[in-house]
Amino acid sequence: MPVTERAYHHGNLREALVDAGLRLLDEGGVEAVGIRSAARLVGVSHAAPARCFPTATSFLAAVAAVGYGRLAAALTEAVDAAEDTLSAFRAVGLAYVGFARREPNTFRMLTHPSLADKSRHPDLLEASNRAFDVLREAVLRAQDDGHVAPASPAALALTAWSTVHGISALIVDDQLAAKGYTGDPDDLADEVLATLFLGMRPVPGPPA
Amino acid sequence: MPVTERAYHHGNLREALVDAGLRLLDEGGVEAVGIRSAARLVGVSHAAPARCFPTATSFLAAVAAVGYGRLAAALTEAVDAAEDTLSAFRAVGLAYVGFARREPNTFRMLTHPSLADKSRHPDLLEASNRAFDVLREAVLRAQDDGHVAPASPAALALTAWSTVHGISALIVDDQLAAKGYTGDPDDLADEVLATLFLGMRPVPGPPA
DNA sequence: TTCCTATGTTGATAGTGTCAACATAGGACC
DNA sequence: GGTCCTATGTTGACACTATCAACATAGGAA
Repeated sequence: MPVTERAYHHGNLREALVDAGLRLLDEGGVEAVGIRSAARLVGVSHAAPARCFPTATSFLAAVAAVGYGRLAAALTEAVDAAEDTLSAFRAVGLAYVGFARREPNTFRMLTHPSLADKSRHPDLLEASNRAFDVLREAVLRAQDDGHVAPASPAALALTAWSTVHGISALIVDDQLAAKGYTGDPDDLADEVLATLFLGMRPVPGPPA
Repeated sequence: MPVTERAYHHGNLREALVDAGLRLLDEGGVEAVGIRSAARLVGVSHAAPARCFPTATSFLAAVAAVGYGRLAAALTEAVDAAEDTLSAFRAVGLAYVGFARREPNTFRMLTHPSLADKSRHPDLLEASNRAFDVLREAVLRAQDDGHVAPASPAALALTAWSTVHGISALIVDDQLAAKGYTGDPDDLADEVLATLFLGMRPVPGPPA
């Protein structure tokens, strides 16, 4: 028997269940991910997940934590690919929206109402904070280079996060046309980010 | 028998169920609202709601629509109380955040993942649009008075909506401290809105 | 007065999460 | 080297949910 599979008596059941949860999420949306379905997919009894995940929401939290990890990776990649701190700041915003559009179900899982109280799920909180840190540090570096006003970095980062999250939510739920915007979602993301950057600029008015 | 109660054979069962749903929402959060619980609360059989709401999510949609109505009312009230168009624009942003803080469960219901596809729930879509329109028109009026850049109103309104929604989501889920902001949520809302207004200003840089 | 439809009821089915009791494999310890 | 002991998983049950089909009935239409 191969050691890589069916070795659930050795601790990789949790990982296998999370993988199954991600597949369920991808295929059937947030509603489709449950411990019994995941157990069925893994090929284990319906009560086995209870050992790894004492409650159903703790399972959701584990799946969402992976989602935040993917988001953090996407943001990090965008920052690393940028040439200067200002374009990095811009890139991280676009990467956030791009991630939401690429993985809408994952994006929705991140704000699942059952996971609203993140203090109950330390791993999820940490994964969320790690993704946020990528954006926060991009703001900090742009601030160091004088591209962003010398205000509280925490507030600025929260502003940026709020903006990109909000516009992503609208785009993912197809609310643009209903709200009177008929153009390309990417163009809107550009416009929204431009407004954001304008508001975060250091001085009241640079030359042009 | 009083005509106001127990007259469910005459068409007000739907309303009674929605009321029950709102109570369930308020007391037990988004997870607590279901058709069977609502039926129990109203004092009707478990399958009665099926006549008014063919599916469970259609019931959620009806409850959420009332939530959007409340939101629209709060925004309208804020706009009406303002003295000029610029302060009205500011007031509507603060009112959005204030509503989210006052009714966190209602706020979460508005973005419930089951309701992501609003095209399936015309009433919900309309209620959502109505709330958005209050903010959109506030932007338009501020633009007419020269307080906002002459860009696409739809894009500007979506930017503002995104920002206030994003910051509300973070505040409601108690994510401020975890994200490095230790101050008062209201102060943060002020800061975020200030940045938003700065970015939406008409010219690159007014005097001060 | 006689239907007919709108509105609820009853009962059944399939799915979910959670708990308690039981089985067992593998390492720990003497 | 043999004996427990614990971690891991199974089985079965319970309560809850949504959804469907079959049935009942009240009130208006013809």
